[in-house]
Amino acid sequence: MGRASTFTTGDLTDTGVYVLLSLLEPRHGYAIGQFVAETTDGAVVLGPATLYTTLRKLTEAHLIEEIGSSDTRRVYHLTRGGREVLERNIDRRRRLVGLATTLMEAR
Amino acid sequence: MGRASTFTTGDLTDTGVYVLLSLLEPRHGYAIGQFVAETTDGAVVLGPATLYTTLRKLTEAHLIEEIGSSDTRRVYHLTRGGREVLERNIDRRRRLVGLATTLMEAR
DNA sequence: CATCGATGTATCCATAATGGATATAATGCT
DNA sequence: AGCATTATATCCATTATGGATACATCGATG
Repeated sequence: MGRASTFTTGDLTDTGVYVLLSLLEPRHGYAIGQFVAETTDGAVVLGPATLYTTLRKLTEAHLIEEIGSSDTRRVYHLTRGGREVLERNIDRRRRLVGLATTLMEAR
Repeated sequence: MGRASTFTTGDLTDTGVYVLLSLLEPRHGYAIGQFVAETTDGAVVLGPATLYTTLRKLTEAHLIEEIGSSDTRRVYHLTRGGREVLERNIDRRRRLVGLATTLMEAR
């Protein structure tokens, strides 16, 4: 049996989360990379292989869709399903941060 | 050139973060798996390969160390460096959650 | 006391995720 | 004209990870 991808299970890697987050507003691939780098102060930089592979897989999983692309740019946007998956993934990370905060201030 | 591992860069995967978090108090491998499963309500389950490979690599990177192990159990604990890396990783996720919260309530 | 499930560590193997290099093309600036 | 930047995409190698498997020990239950 092939192992399930994080894109089909909806239990995304940080990369997937950053990309979905970028696509709350329509953006093309390159702009997503810039947005992530800027909003993380350069802490998170997505390489081209990661970025474009992620876009392909998110599209295949119907979490994002291509809208109004031009010759030189492919513009994507979150689908309803993508929004739900994003919310779930943020929730899990919120709980992680909450747990960590509790445990770390305890000692 | 070999690509840098997340353990040497200190930019950990969720798996690494969950394991470090578990080791704020001394625990052995199996107990770490249980702790993560319990505190995430079963949302995060680390397979044995992931768990023991992660423990080996965190040890090699001096982020955790083995303390007072018995015949049947190997007990680990965070090092000072591990604590710092954990804090950095939680900070990044806290910013991610904050950013997501802002962006998602906007639309 | 034998058996079975849970505990506990570890590795093998295959697949998924990812970074860096590379390729190609258009656009903008000087 | 020339060069950096924008923009998409793939190749290749490496890292990360899950499932299966292999052992050994321990505790409960019949």
